[in-house]
Amino acid sequence: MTALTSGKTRPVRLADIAKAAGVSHGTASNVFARPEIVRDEVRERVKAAAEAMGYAGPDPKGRLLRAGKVNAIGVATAEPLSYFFDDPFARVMMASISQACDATGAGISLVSAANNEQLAWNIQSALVDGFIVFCIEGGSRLVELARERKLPFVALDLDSENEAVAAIGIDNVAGAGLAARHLAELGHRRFAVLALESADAGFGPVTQEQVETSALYSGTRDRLRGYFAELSRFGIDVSLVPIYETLNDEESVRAGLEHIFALPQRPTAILAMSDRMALHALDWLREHDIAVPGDVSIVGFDGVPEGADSKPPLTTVAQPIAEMGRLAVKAILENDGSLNRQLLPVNLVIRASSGPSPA
Amino acid sequence: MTALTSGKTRPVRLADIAKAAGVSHGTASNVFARPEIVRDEVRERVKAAAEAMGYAGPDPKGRLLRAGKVNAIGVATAEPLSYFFDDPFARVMMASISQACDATGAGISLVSAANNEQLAWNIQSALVDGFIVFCIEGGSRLVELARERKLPFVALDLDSENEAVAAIGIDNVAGAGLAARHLAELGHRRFAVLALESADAGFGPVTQEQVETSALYSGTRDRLRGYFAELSRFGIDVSLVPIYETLNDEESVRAGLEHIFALPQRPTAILAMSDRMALHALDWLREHDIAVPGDVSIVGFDGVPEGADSKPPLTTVAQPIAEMGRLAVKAILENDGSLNRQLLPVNLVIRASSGPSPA
DNA sequence: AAATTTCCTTGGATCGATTCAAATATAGAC
DNA sequence: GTCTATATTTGAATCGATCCAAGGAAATTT
Repeated sequence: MTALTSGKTRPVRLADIAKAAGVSHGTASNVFARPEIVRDEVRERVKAAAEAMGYAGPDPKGRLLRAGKVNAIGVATAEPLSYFFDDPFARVMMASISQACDATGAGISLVSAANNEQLAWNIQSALVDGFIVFCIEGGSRLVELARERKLPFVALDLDSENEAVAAIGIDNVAGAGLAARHLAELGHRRFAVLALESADAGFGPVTQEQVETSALYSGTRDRLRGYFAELSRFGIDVSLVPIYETLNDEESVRAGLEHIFALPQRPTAILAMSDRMALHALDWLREHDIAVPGDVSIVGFDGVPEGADSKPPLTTVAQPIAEMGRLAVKAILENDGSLNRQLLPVNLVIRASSGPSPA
Repeated sequence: MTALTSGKTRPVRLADIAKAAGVSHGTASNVFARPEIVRDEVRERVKAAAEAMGYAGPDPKGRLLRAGKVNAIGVATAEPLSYFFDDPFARVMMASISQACDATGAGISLVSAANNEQLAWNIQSALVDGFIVFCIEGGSRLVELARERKLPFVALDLDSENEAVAAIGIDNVAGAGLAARHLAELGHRRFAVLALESADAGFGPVTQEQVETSALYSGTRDRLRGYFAELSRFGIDVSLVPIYETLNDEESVRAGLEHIFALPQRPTAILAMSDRMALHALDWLREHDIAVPGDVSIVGFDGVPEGADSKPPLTTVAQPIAEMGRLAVKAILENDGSLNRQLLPVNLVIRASSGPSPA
């Protein structure tokens, strides 16, 4: 092939092979899809032609249109793509989704976007058979977009508001209650809360009043409710409990702790809405020579594996992450059109980050 | 829609909308793809029809065939899918690939398979614009399959054997040399090697002879060569250095250490071919009250973040993982048909897991 | 030798969109 | 009222395969 004759070479199609081998395109297709029904001699001829012309085999793009099934599940998030590999909770969840996909031979497509327009387009044009939506935050928009595709889909971390959305989630109120009761029973009376983001994606201290009025994400709100319901039961005035909202990253957790420990009444117990926050908090406390659980007890939320190896190991409210991943994949692959809403139980894992109140 | 009339409802196509709105399918297509060129009145009519019929927007499956571009990069491995989320090295690499993809708006498709047949099919039918191949092990088969797709592709961890394969890798020989020299300069003379898998995917002790003859994966072989070349320079008889091949998991690393430390001559220095192995080794050594680096020094390979937080922090040969990920994505997206082979430099990160020989 | 059965092969229809040259409608100029 | 320029719309062609009813050839039965 010289520079003169080549130019931009048009890719070889199945039809080209068929013509070269002197058979119909139907037969050529059979050679690749069901070789056993083609006569030996013909099959070899077609294969030889394919080989000679550098044909890579039937293009999945063409097959897809006819077949309809992509054989891949889309996992969508409003965070950057690297969230799937950076965040401890996401990682464990993805590992369990992976296992379920492996078992059925389905692939995984990661869908995300930096900005909102891009996100919409990415969701609209994703080649998948269904979506699993991570709605850690910014969930509603994402759920909306995914639903518009009219593909099987299921939200993880369910928004209890919207009953019409298929979702697999946990009982946030009950889980938070377990954490709060555990600490209260250990004698703690001065609490602080490290909260996840609310809808307006800011961070900083939050007043009780704001909690009532602002549009918190339902997960955040439910956990807060769970904490407070239980604390009230122990006679604690929850209106005095400082709440600091973080971005679930190291920087804002540190800022939160600076704030909390600068208050006149230092807490002896911290309720963190994620293990990630709790682990960052552990680092900060160690650096500030605040003993855990000697001076301060802390309870996380999620049950990520890192919590078992931290110093000290983290007491936490464990979500059944593996179960959730498995159920989510099942809901997509075995979608029967019915609305799948499941609320899974959580359980308190008591480790060394919580102990009796020093007071 | 009653049960009698509905049956299995055929999904609505763009053509159905066009007919309902009384326009051609060309115009209907424009309403979604380039709304600005359609007269307002017509556009609204079409949109209304779409709304009324529950049309989810143009199906990407159809568009794909015409457009040709999927806008997604396939990342392939011979390991189970969960490898991407479990393995520390893979995670860091994926995070950097993610960032590069986010920057260009490309999606990521994870491709893998439990068994070999499935793998072939998954690679052949993946809807992607190109492949990044993780060839940690079983690499050659994977590379072969990916090449057959005739899509842009690049191998990570290059097989120096095959000069015809586009690859981004590191200088394994030089990197291993750095590790070996570092320990030798600290006075160590009794070494042991924790090696990665060879081609036959077994594990256990390996003799010097086997090393010469067996089909080791080139990465493993090159690292071994690098270690030995440098050790020889210090007058160490490398034929006496025990080599234990692991599966890069906790179990086989522990088995390896049991084996190595049961030998008459205990080593004072361990060369591990991955940080993952080194970190598992650190756990084992601590449990057996063998001080690091007091009794035994250990140097890993990869430079994963976990190595900075281990007890003690791990001395390691750091790969430029972020750079590799970025280059790999660039190689796929800006593929110009040229063969892209890059050998990146590594650097030794000295931390607390290596110290002077106790002897 | 005709009839029947079995095995392969053919070619048109289809999957769901996009594209673009040609046709038509509309507006503005004279 | 005709002509030109501009704005819209049309519909055939295309993307690359799979599916399947129908037809033809070879093998077997009667």
